[in-house]
Amino acid sequence: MSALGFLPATVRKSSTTRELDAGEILFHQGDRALWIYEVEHGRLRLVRYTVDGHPVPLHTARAGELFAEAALFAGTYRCDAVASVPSRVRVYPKRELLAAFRRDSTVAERFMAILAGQIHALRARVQERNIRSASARVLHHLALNTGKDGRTARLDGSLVDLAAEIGLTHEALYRTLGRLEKSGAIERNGSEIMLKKSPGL
Amino acid sequence: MSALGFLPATVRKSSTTRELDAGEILFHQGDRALWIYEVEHGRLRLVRYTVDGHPVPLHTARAGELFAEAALFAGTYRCDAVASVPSRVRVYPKRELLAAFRRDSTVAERFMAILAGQIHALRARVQERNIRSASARVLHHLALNTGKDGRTARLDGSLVDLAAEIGLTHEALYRTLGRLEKSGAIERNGSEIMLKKSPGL
DNA sequence: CGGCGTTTTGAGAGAGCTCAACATCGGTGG
DNA sequence: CCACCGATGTTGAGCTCTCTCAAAACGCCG
Repeated sequence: MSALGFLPATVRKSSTTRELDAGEILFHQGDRALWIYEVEHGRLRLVRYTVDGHPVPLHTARAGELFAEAALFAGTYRCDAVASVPSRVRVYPKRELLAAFRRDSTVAERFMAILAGQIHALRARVQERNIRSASARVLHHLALNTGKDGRTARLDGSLVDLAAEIGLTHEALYRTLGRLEKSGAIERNGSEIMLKKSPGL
Repeated sequence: MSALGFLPATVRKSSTTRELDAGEILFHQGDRALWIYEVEHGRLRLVRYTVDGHPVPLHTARAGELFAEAALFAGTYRCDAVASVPSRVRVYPKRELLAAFRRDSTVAERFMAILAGQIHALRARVQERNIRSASARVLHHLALNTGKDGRTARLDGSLVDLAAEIGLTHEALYRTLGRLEKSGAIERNGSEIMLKKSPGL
């Protein structure tokens, strides 16, 4: 179930979980970085504060996501982590992880692979945000999220969630999907969307 | 000079460089993944093709950037890499890198630290792109790129480059900077921008 | 001097956001 | 069993903001 499921039993057993209420703070900027985390459910905002105390949002970590990985290689956290909604996180002690990496290089490599995969996904997302047109952006997203046939994308959450993920309002997303379907570019079927003939992206 | 400067001499010596003309292809989707790359100068587009042959841009790698790191853990490349302009890349043989990781876990850890840092930067960039308002986006970017004083950001390239980096047209950026300066939110001084009193971001 | 890239300002249009109303569905409690 | 409520899905109308296209001043370098 966890993205870190490959970890040896010794490390996995050293992990714990922590429940957070909405608004509860997991760690503060400047705290000693002793753990990294994975969101089991809920949502956490990572926020940095400027010298004059203004918040600068860095990221929102969602279910299934690993975060504060940079803490592995830094002494202190560089931002605050606050639960946006009631959440549960899995807590991995940094020492144990690093020890496991040293003990077995294949563990280190798998972890690197996870990081490399995240980089890939994030780059694609940045690229996606460069696309202004709602329809082109939606098609880009769908094209990158097709299943094995390379044509069909399955929606796992609501359209509201999808809209947030690709950076559109849900109204704009509804309208865009409607227009794309009417024009024959896609076909909807419950939670599945099939790309018919993708026009120039 | 290289982001991978920490690598042991044996690995560094095993790296080579390759010059690319504009439009020249570095690797193809499906090619065996034997190398990872670093852009020394120029710009490369990473593009994936859908089943019906339409290009889906994944990323644009710029000077100083490491790319195709995922190749370390995959058998084949998952996209094409094409030079947008005449470019030079440094070529690291995957085998040598992986061997170095296994030989010395501190090398592996430094590489992980680089990956983790990239993830951080990319997440911040995604977050930044979620901001619609040009002025808020500019302030967000400046706040995350201040020097040690936490107030002053130094521009390394032209404003045209900055505009592309934060996803605005250069005209919009000029106007926004002008307005911010007039309103007293920032102060410009050649290539330095000082944040005066950051309003709510 | 004559280009070329950067910086700057202007006017207009289009696209997505905002606000608003409404239908639908599933769960909850009286 | 039904009324109510919240989340999801959908559509409409107007507005704002950035993009686009255009033009021009500026500095730099050959």
